[in-house]
Amino acid sequence: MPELPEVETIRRGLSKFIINHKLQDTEVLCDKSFIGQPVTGKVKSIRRFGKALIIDLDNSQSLMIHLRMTGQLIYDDRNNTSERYAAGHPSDNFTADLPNKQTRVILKLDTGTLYFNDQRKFGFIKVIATNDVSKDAFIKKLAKEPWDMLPDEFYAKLQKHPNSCIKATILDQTIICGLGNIYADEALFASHIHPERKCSSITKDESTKLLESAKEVMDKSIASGGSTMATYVKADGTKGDYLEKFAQVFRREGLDCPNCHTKIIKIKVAGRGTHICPQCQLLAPSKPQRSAYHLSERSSKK
DNA sequence: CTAGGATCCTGTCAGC
DNA sequence: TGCTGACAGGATCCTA
Repeated sequence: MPELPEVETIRRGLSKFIINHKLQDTEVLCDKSFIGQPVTGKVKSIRRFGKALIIDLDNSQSLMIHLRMTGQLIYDDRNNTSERYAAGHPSDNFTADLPNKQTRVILKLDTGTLYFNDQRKFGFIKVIATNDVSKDAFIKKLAKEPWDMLPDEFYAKLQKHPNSCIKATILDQTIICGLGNIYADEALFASHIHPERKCSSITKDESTKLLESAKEVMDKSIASGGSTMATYVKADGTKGDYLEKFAQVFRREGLDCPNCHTKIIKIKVAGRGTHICPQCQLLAPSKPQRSAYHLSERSSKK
């Protein structure tokens, strides 16, 4: 689940706690979640490549962490047992007793404990030589992030996939890096583009607007600490509130579009739940919305 | 090569 | 209450 803003939030928050502290021991509770042999060493830096987090140690080894859909990182400060830093997939784990059923890896540092929780086990921690991080198959394939991409470049990339629908294309990390299901929906809504439109139908102006919107929605989210809870947790922490504060369409089906007050609908695009305003995001100019249809047919059939 | 669908895994929720 | 199927903020693999 965590998309670029959430991972960036984790990177910033975790940096305050673990840089210059020593990773002393690793407990692997789920073999699938930890690739390679555990290492020890002092944390030198924490970097981010798209949705992947890299923790560099001073022994030229690094830990690559990908949270995928349900990963979380929760840091418990040993010196102050009531203090926690938690981010990733939002759940009660942030305040629950740890380790628990969903804890996959425990990283023990000299000043505290970093829990890697992951309900669905899609995420992982992988040991890589620091020098090889950029050669990692996943990292190597990543495209530029929206802030580094020029409008011309983005438009050219879209034209390379003329028959793909726009949403599937912007979710592809090798085309543009950082967007996930939330921010794809939000960016498409902000630029008034229907997610099922083929890339070949996207104009240069629309593509430029989409790129701008992607930056904007993610900037806002990072500024608010990611859409997930990411905070110092005492008895009851405050929640990261991107969805409540900024989401215009994501998980708002049945509610009014902030622009035109049409009811937001949920459809399926590229195998993913997708939220749109059927009025603001037209599939084709002045044509009835095939998709809204689509869904009612689908659900009444099954 | 592209585009779409199945798949990895666990948990939750709606509907019967 | 218990069962069943759908679905979930990601990415890869397989197929046509």
